[in-house]
Amino acid sequence: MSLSDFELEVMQLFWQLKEASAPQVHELIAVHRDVKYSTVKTIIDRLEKKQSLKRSQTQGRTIFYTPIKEQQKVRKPLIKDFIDRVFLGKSRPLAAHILSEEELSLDDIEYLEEVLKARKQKLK
Amino acid sequence: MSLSDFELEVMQLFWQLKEASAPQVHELIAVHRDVKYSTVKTIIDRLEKKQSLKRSQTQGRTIFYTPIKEQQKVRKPLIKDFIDRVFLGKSRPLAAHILSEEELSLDDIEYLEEVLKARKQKLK
DNA sequence: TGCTTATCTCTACATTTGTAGATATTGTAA
DNA sequence: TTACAATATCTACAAATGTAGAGATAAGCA
Repeated sequence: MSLSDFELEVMQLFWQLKEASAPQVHELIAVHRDVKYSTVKTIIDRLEKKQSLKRSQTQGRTIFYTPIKEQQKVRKPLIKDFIDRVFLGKSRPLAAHILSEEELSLDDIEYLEEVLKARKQKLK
Repeated sequence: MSLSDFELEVMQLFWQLKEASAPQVHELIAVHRDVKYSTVKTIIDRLEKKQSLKRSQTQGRTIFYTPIKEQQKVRKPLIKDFIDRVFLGKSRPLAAHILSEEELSLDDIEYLEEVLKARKQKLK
């Protein structure tokens, strides 16, 4: 089952934090966006129902959750889907766009050069 | 205004064809997916309302449309949004994923090496 | 031990999206 | 000139999504 935008946003937090409660997540999101606690909790409930999060422990009444789905496993099909939808399945124009226009440091560029070099090796 | 999956799919066809009618678009999509004419026409109507398509001519009763929004202009914010949502705004891991795991020919790889090289030059 | 307040649970609702049926309309072939 | 077939228009609806209020509950302090 796929994740909505908001669900993914919440999962990103769980992937970073490993474990968190709804009040914590709410507090983090509320820093930059005006959203009620119950809204966040609804998203967490849906993620639990979707088997993306599970309850890990409780402290008092507060429920803590941890991710079940791994970030990498979620990202992979999202990338494929994105390339299919936006670039008709062709990776090259997307790669070219990122490499030429998106923000990259010299460090990033040199790293990516290595990645490319390795990929080239494997082809031969 | 953003485009839904189906709307984007239809826009992709218009970008390729430059101009098309609803029956044509329906026929193309129906090749690989079972969808009724009125469904496709609804999407086209919504794209017209969203100012993504405009009527270019009619032949008999048949209306032909052409894209207003350009492919590049639509793609750009989609890429940024995708990187934000899925990679917390960092281009590098997405680039690395594509360069190492997505389908690329030797030709693609050599092209991307050039792109990287040019990007590196610009930094200095 | 009772009260307060944080947290949870449950329900609801508007919008977007994919989907399509019913019906109106008209170009064109006969 | 008329009827038919193709096309357009209009309306509808279920599911997903973002949003949040109302009310229940219980942890822990006074």
